[in-house]
Amino acid sequence: MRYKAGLETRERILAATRSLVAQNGLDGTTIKAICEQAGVLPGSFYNLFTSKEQAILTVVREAIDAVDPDPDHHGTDTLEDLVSAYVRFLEESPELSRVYIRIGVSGAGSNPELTGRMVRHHKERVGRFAAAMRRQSPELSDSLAERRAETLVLALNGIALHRIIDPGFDVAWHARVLLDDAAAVS
Amino acid sequence: MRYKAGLETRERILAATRSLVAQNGLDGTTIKAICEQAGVLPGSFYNLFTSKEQAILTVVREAIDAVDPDPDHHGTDTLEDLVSAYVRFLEESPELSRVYIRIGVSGAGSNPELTGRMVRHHKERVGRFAAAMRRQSPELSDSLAERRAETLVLALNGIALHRIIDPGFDVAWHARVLLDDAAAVS
DNA sequence: TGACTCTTTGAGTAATCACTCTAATTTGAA
DNA sequence: TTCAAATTAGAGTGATTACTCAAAGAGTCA
Repeated sequence: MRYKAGLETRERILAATRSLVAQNGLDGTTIKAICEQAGVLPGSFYNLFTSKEQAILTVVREAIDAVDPDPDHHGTDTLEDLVSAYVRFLEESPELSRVYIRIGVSGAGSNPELTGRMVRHHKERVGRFAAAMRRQSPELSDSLAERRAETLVLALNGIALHRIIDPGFDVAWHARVLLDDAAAVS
Repeated sequence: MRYKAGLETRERILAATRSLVAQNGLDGTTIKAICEQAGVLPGSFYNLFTSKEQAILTVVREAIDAVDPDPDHHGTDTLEDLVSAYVRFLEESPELSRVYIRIGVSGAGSNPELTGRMVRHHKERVGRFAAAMRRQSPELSDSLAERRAETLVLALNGIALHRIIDPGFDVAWHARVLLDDAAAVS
């Protein structure tokens, strides 16, 4: 993938994947559908991506990065920023968050590389939450901040999971409750 | 399903489903595999169950009920009982918990009846947690107990989810942290 | 025994899916 | 202009899946 044509095709494929996932979920996002919508044949798809999963995870990753309040990791994000980025992702891309969890849950056990990536992603997130906490409350010990951060992130994940099952679930409100509780304990 | 033979067959099928799910996960639990292990043909399976999903959900439900600290709902269970039942389920039946979440996440949107059942199950659980909280701290208002209970259950779900992705995750320890935090806020 | 329902048989259906392979074509740097 | 590498074409593969159905067999009660 060094020629211009390839890059354009890649973008078309990603755009098709994005819209298909958003509209039809994971099951509606078949190679056939992606190729049709992108105006491409399977051979081209597999020239640019090694698997369907790769294309989908690329799309998910891009969407997560798109809401990052501090993409360059300057350490300027507050706890509230991080939580509301999380909430924004859930609200703006409900299908993507479902797909992310679905792939993770299905792949766990059978796909160690994917699992490793997800665990790393989790740890990174916890680290950023903990750093934001310490910036906000410098008297907090490292280990305590880490523990509270992990609890918070786990609870947010629980909210995300429930939101998938109950689309009417008020994510923002529950996230707010968590934030307030976290502040109250300090 | 009124004859003795049918009941026995049903048990054999459930036993086969149970062991297959525990050993091979959802993907390894095909109709073919269930029937082979149960010594039954597909026609018999579909005489007793309307779908593969039904058999699997039956098995999951039984496993959840098996750890219920107060099956008859006498209101004698404490918050700690409820949390440790949850933890026990996760630790004794890790594959079942994965399957439960997987089915819920996959089915959401496309299977309203299943979704409804899961939402109801969640609400029931929150209700029992809230009742246990009020029994323990009678000064708590109904609405506050409900709110705290829901936050706790959501966080537990987050722990369950993470445990699926990271098998080394210390469920019991994190559940303990949640319980202690809940007690501290009171 | 007769009659009715429940259970089992087991081959068969129909559809789907991610992915591959070879050859033809296009690209773009030298 | 040349030419190797990148890209595209697109039919084909192979394997799997949950589920069906009509008929034969067994259980239960009068």
